Amino acid sequence: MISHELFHTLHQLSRHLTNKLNEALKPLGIYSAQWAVIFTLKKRGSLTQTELCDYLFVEAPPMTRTIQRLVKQGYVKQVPGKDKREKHVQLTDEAINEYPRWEIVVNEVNQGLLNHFPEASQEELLKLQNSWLQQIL
Amino acid sequence: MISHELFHTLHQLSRHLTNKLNEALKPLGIYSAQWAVIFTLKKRGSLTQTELCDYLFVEAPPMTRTIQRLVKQGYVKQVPGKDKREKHVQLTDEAINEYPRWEIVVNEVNQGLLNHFPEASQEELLKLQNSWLQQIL
DNA sequence: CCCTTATAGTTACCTAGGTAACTATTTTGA
DNA sequence: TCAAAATAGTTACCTAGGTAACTATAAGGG
Repeated sequence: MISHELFHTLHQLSRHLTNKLNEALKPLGIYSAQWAVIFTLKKRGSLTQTELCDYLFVEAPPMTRTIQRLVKQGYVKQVPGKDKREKHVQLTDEAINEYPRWEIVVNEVNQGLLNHFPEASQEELLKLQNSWLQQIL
Repeated sequence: MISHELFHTLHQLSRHLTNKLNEALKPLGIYSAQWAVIFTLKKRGSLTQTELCDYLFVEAPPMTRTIQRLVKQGYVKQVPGKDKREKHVQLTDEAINEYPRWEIVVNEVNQGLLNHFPEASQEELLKLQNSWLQQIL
């Protein structure tokens, strides 16, 4: 009956990592959920909200809220598409300007969280997580 | 730069497992956070709220809320200790009666989530998670 | 063609968990 | 001893993410 401990530890890890990221992002005025959207848009370019939801495995309502906050802060704009139901979300110039600064902070946190955890273990962990996710999704 | 994917996958896994657990617990009228407290109290007996927080790595305010809901549902009671600041939390007879029924449901979910994921992988994953947690806590 | 169904997004409201500020006790140290 | 500091718990308010119910637009089938 290892399952309880497995789930518990996973949950703790996830919370701890999110907390650390939010703590580091605080002086920048953005939150972890916003960062996830920004990071995705930087990598993939313009996406509809549904595409963002699919990629980040998040339901539509929280995505709406996160995007609305980003719009209000001027980091993201919603461009209506040919299909009038869709909103194509993209980074503003301001966000693109700020991005390198944000990336440095995030990379520092990530490295701080990983630098005593061997790279081989990281890869093994990622492999196990992906394999588990595939099976239950 | 594996870190983004590692964190992202971990986060997804954690959310997915919690969602599945909540879905299964819904007909029983309890939520995953409540189950975590019940499970801990069953294993450890009477604990103060601070001890529960420490064990579950959760801050005091969410613990207060979870316990207040359990008290309202009659599954938990708060017994004042010698130190009048403390509240010793323990399961009621009703909770002890219901426990086996809850345990069956939870074990079924857990098994459903794990039955295509080899036991050796589970153990390896737990080992990696624990080792990482130790280093960043 | 038009009515039905499906899809994109929003709103309202729920749990989960975080910080800051507070109260009430207990512990400590000058 | 007793004032200051620490601790246990609560309250208020924030983000994160979930479901249900809704609106508006697009697609399909008779």
